[in-house]
Amino acid sequence: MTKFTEDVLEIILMIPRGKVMTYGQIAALANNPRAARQVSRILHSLSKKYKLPWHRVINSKGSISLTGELGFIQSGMLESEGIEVINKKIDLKKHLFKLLWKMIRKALSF
DNA sequence: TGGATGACCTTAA
DNA sequence: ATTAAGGCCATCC
Repeated sequence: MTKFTEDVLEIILMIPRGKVMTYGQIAALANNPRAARQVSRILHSLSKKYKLPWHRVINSKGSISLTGELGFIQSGMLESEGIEVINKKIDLKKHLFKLLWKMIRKALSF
């Protein structure tokens, strides 16, 4: 497990109910701006094991990247948290987890 | 047009 | 056979 993976896990776990983050943001916070893809990989492969709030991670376009049934499930989970999901789209203006980056850096100590 | 982004795909242990 | 890490390029603003 690398520092990067650990950080990604930590960050995802920090996302509060009713908020969402994007792959790119998470990757950037983990000091790896080009690793958005890895974030997605981590999500689909470690969600169950680490009980991650995977449904709170979406793409930067503000929509759900998942296709088919899984995507539908994610929509439902987000809506149950009070997030408006209009046709697989989410209003980032309202729900993006714009938290204090300093706070995260402090938590991750870098 | 150009820059950012990505529930992947391949390689390594 | 499994599980983890990382990257480059087609796609979408």
